[in-house]
Formats: sequence, C-alpha cells, structure tokens
Amino acid sequence: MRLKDEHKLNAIIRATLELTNEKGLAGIRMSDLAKRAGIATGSLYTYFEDKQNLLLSVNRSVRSTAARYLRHQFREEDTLEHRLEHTVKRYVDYVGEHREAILFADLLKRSPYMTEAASQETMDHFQFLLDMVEEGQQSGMIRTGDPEELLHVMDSIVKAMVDFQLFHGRPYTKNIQQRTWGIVRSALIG
Amino acid sequence: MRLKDEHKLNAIIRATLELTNEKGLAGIRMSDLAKRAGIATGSLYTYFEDKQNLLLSVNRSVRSTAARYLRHQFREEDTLEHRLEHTVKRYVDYVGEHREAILFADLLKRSPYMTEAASQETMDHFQFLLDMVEEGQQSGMIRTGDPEELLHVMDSIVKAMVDFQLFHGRPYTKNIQQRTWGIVRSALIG
Amino acid sequence: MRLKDEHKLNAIIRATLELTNEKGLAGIRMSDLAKRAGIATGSLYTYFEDKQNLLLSVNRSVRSTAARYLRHQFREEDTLEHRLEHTVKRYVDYVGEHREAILFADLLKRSPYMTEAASQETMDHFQFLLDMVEEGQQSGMIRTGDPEELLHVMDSIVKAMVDFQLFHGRPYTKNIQQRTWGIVRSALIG
Amino acid sequence: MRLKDEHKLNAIIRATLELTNEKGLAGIRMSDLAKRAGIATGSLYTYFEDKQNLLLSVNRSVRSTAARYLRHQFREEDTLEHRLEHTVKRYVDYVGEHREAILFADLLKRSPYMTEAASQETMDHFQFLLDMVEEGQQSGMIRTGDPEELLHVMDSIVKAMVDFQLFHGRPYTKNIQQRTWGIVRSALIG
DNA sequence: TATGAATGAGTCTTCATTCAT
DNA sequence: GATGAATGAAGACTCATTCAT
Repeated sequence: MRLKDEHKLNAIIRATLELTNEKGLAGIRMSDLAKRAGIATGSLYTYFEDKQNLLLSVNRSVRSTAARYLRHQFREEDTLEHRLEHTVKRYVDYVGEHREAILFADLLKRSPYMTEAASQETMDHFQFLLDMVEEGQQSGMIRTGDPEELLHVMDSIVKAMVDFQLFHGRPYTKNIQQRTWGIVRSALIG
Repeated sequence: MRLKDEHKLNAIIRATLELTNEKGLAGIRMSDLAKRAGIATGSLYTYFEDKQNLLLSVNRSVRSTAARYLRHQFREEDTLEHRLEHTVKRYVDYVGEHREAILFADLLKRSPYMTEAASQETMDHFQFLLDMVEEGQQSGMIRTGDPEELLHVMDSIVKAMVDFQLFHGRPYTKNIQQRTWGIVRSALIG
Repeated sequence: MRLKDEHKLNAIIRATLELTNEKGLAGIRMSDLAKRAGIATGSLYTYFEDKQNLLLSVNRSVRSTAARYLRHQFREEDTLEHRLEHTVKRYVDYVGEHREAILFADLLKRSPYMTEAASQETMDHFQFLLDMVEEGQQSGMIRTGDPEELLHVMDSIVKAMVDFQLFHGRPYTKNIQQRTWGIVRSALIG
Repeated sequence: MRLKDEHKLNAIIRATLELTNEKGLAGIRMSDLAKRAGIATGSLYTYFEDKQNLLLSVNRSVRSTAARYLRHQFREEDTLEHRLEHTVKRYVDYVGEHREAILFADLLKRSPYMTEAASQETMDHFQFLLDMVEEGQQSGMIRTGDPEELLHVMDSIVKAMVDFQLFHGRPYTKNIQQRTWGIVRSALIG
C-alpha cells in the first residue's frame, strides 16, 4: 500500500470512530462514512470487502493501538504493584483520550457484526495483562479467581470511571487516574 | 370487541428481550417481533406508536421491574453494611436471572433510540440506592467521591462479574453473589 | 331504516364532506370518518359495503340534494331568460353555501372511485337544465353548440366565481350572484 | 460514474403525467412510476427527496412549460384584443395537446401534496396574463372586477371546453379554438 | 347491532453494494 | 483506481376490512 492510501485508511478509521460517537453503530451509513473521510462511497470497497469487514478492521486497528499504548518496558527492579499501577493509570489515560475508540469497540463487541474469530483475536492483544494478574495471584497479592474475570472487572471499572466523567460533560483530567487506581487496587487486592 | 390485552403486552416485551439477545438491538425487525409475540405486525402499532416508543416502553418496564426487585423493607436494626450487602447480592441475582433484560437496557442506553427524558426517568427509579451510598459516605464507611460515580462503578462491577460468567457458558450460580460482593465491598470501602 | 339510523347516515355524510375539505379525498381514513361521525369504525360497514360504496353514496346524496335545490316551479308566463337567471343564481347560492359538497363531488369525479354508472346517474339529475338550454337554442337566444357543452361551461364559470371568492377567504355574499349571472349570460348569449 | 440524466428526468415527468391520467393522483405508486420511467424504484430518490417533492417538481415543470408556451412577442401595432385572442387560442391549444399535464396540475392543486409556497410560485408564472387583463380593464374593453377573478373564469372556461371535447372521446381539433374564444370574449367583454 | 382491536397486504423510503464512466 | 449514480432487497409503518365480544 502506498502512503497516499495509508492516509485514506486513517481517514476512514477516524470517520468511523467519529460517526459511531455521533450516531451510534447502527446509524453509520457507508455513504456518510465516505463523505466524512473525503472519498467516494464506491472507494470504500477498494479498501474493505464490505461493511462488516470495514468495522472489524477498524476494531482491530483500535485494539492494537491500545495494546501498544499499554505495553511498557519496565525495569528489573519494578515491583508488580508498581507495574500494575502504571498500567492501570495508562489505561485510564488511554480511555480518557480515546473515548471514541473505546465506545466504538464496546458497541461493536455487542453487535451482530462481531464474529467469534475477531473476538478471540482481541484477547490475544492483551495476553500480557493476564500474565500480570496471574503473577500477582501467585505471589498472593491479588485475590484469587479466574484471572480473566478479574481483568474484566478491572476493565469495566476503568471504563465506568471515565465514562461517568465524560458523560457529565466534565473534561478528562489526570486526577481521575489516581481515583480510579484507588478503586481498582482495592477491588483486586481486597 | 376485543380488549387490549395485558397478556399480549407481556408477550411483546418478552419477544423484544429475546430478540435483542439473539440479534442485537439493530437486528430487531418489527415483523419478527410480532411473529415471536404471536400477533400480526400491524398489531404492534395498536400498543405502541412506533418502534422507538416500543423500545423505550420495554425499557421502562424492565427498569421498574428491576427497581421493584431491589427495594426491600429492612428492619430498624439492620446495619448499613448489611443493607448494602443484601442489595448488591440481590442485584447480582437479578442480573443473573434477567441478563436478557440487562443486556437490552445497556444496548438501548447507547443507541440512537434513547432520549434525554427517558434517560432521566431511569435514574429516578434508583434514587434509593443513591441515598444508601450517601448515608455510607456520611458515616465514613464508604469512600468519598460523587455518589453517582460510585453507584456507576458498583453497577459495572456486578454486570462484569455476571457477564463473564454467562459469556463463558457457565450457568448462573449463587456463589457469584459472594464473590461479587467481596469485590464491590472492597471497591466501595477501600 | 329507522330514524336513529337516518341520523347516523347524515352524520357520516357530513363527516365525509368535512374531512374531504380538510384533507382531500385521498386523506380520508375510514377510522377518522367514523370518529368524526361519532360511531365505531366497524359500524361504517353496516351502512356501506366498502369505502367506494360509501363515497359514491355520499356523492349520490349530494347530487340529488343539489338537483332538488335547483328545481323550481315556474309560472306559465316566466320567460326563459327569467328562468335561466333564477336557476343560475340559485346555483351560485347552492355552491356558495355547500362548497364542501361541491368540492367533494368534483374531487370524486376525477378519482379512481368514480364508476361509469355513477357518472351517468349524475347526469340524469340535471336533465331539466339540458332541456332549458335546448329550448333557448331553439328560440335563438342561446348560442349554438352542444347543449351539454354549454352546461359544462356554465357550471365551470359558477364554480370558478365562487371558488375564487372563498379561496381568498372572503365570505360568500349574495352580490356574487349578480356578477356571476352577468358573466354566464354573456357567455351563453354571446 | 454515471451522470444524472436530463433524459431520465424527462422520463419520470412523462411517467408521472401518464400514470396520473390513468389512475388518478392517489393511485400513483413510486414503484409503478419507476417502472414506467424505466428505472429502479430507488433511483427516483436520487432525483427527488420524496414523493411530495417529486410531484411538486413535476408541477413546476408543467407550469413553466405552459407559461413559456403562452408568452409571445407581439408587434407594436397589435391591439389588445388581438393579443388576447391569440393568447386564449394558444392556451386552448396547449390544454388540448397537454391535457395530461393540465389534469395533473388540477388534481395536484387540490391535493394534500400542495403547499402554500408552491401555489404562490405558480401564480408568478402567469403574471403577464394578469397584466393583460388589467390593461383591458383600464381601456374599458374588459368588464370590471378583480383581474385575478376574471383570469380564473377564463381559465375554467377554456378547460371546460377542452375537457368536454376530450371526455367525449372526440379528438382535439383547432375549431375548438374559435368556439372557445367566442365564449371567453363574450364573458370578458360582456 | 355496535364496538374497536386485530389483521396483513401494500406503500414509501433507506442503504449496502454494484458498475458505467 | 476513483467516482457517485443506479440498483433492489429490505424494513417501518398505514389503513381498509374483519371479527371476537
């Protein structure tokens, strides 16, 4: 793919996220998507096979961007709690600054567009988080239970916190990081 | 003359919840809804003005049923923690046994069908929960912060726990109540 | 038919004329008609076989009422011009006071509801007018040409005059009679 | 890319006039319209926003075509009567040759599709006729009265004459022009 | 006989996808 | 490859007519 195309691809992704935010997932029309991305409707089909394929691709892009954002090279001496705290806060940050992407991914997950394969693929991106939780459980720091379940809870707390903030029109600010970590920490560690 | 039928109304509500679960909110067709409810398509319009009105009505029904389920007359000597625990467990129970209703409400909340008015109306049903949280904050038991925010977090934890359970095909069992209360308790009390 | 039914029949006719005036012929719903007439929708079908039958019946009623209004026993010595003038003025009067009925009949005539038979039946009501025109032509007073054609022209002039008046919101007043007769007289006599 | 086509637009207009003639205004189905015009149903909506918009556009087209047909550059020395006669005869001609268009416009005028704005727009096309009538009144040639009213009468006489002819299955022939002008002349001049 | 809820065929309109240019 | 007009299969909604009460 040439650079020019890369540009358009990004324009399509951005348009998808924006429109989902404005009108919900069901409200997205291919024609609107194209207009917003600055291309012709028909051109969408040179990039994606169909609408489902487009949405799943956007989803993949969003997920991998998020995973890349969360990964971090820690130093040898960083404690697990330190690493967890850093990761959670970073996640809060990501959700706050990319709420459009998060909303999109959440809506897509529950929609008829989602497939089993795509769902599994998503999990793979976040394997390192699972590893972290398991490590915590082995050392006795994190409460027992299915690590995936705890991750799920963690995820939902972060989203609930940021959502609440933004839903009420308050801008995203860094101090939510601290509050959220406080709650997540208690929830995980008990 | 045939009388408008409470029975049929319930059939419509049930059909809506079932179909939403199977195909998502966007996948609901009025014709399918009617078929599932055992009536003619046109008949839906003797009960509801249009599709939006139908969905919001189902939502209202679901919410008020849930609120009724959660309310409980406590005895004078019940401590706040006892009352909280009882309420949370009951909520877990409700979510577990009515996950179709819960999924429907969650999807509708994010959909273009939702209106500001209907959204506000929903909150009113759960005022008593807010009161409980505030009481806990005044006595120093519950961590500080916007009570609505904490409620939101509580809600999302419960749903995350049950969702996870059911998503993995495991049946809903009472022991999730205990685990969930453990996490919620930690999250709220810190 | 009993008196009570006669009442309802009139109510239906009145409702039909009113609604046609308000919403046009195509905008008439059987349910609205019934509501306006103060009866149940289903009851319409005990009076008329179907919608077309109802509309044609109303038309028949309107036409015969008009014909009855126009007929007049003239004295032996009344000249043809006197009789013509009297009839035209009376027609102006009728159109002015029953514009709803006139509009209804005009719309129905052009609609898919009209049948050949009903159309012919209408003409019969006004045979006496044709006779009058023919008499005038034989005496050389009225210009030559197909009598039916002249009647048609006369009819359209009267309606045009009254329509214009009412369309512009001016109330119907008797002086339109004089103006209209002036024009019709010139048109017929040349 | 295919370009929006003047040709197709004309096909749609023609189809609309034809179908209105065959089935009345209320009997027009978008699907039939498309079939008759030789395009797909959905394509109608690339040319017109909705059914009302389509009908009003056809009306606009019909009206302006008629107005264009009636306008004529007269010579300095042409008397008013000559100009009137020429215009009326031309109008007879137009009505005779475009009775479908005339019927359509008449039906639309009385239908729920008509709007106040579209109605006013129509009048503007025929301002030059009003001017002619007023000029005749000032010179004492045409009888007194609201010019618009006289125009209305003139219009209705012409339509009545042609309608009668065609309704009885007789072909349109030029000699109707003479007969109609005779009547209109008498009616206007008195 | 009166009622008005129920029916379902019929209509307008939308929109993912195709395709001529 | 890009364009956006064209397509036609849905889907929401209407309303004349039927029918259980």
